[in-house]
Amino acid sequence: MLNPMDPDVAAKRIFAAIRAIPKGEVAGYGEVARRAGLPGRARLVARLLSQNDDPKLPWHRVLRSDGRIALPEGSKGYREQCQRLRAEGLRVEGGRVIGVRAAATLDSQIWGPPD
DNA sequence: TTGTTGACCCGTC
DNA sequence: CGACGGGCCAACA
Repeated sequence: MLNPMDPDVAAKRIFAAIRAIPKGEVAGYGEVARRAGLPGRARLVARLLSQNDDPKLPWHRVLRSDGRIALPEGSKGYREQCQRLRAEGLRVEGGRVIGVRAAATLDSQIWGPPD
């Protein structure tokens, strides 16, 4: 009964989850969905971002679960995302963010990254 | 109504 | 690393 949530509410929670990502950190689409109370709805997050128009939304902190930038390499959005991430002190190499890994699983959020 | 298409994810091999 | 299959789901043709 948690899952089939009203689209508006879902969108609201997803945007809130994205806004909650601290500056200089990143999160995966699936992770954002989980934090929004919508496990398994990564694609919904992606779709909302593609439609997003809010300039205050830190959309650039949202990456794929493997730490890569989701946008097609070379696209305008791709370049802007790289730029914004670097502006926050992150290292981006080959379309991938180095040094900060997006917690892909709940385990890694609880137990921390494997040493 | 069925078929495709995405800024996706994950387990398995 | 990569490929494959399955899940997820709103929008559109």
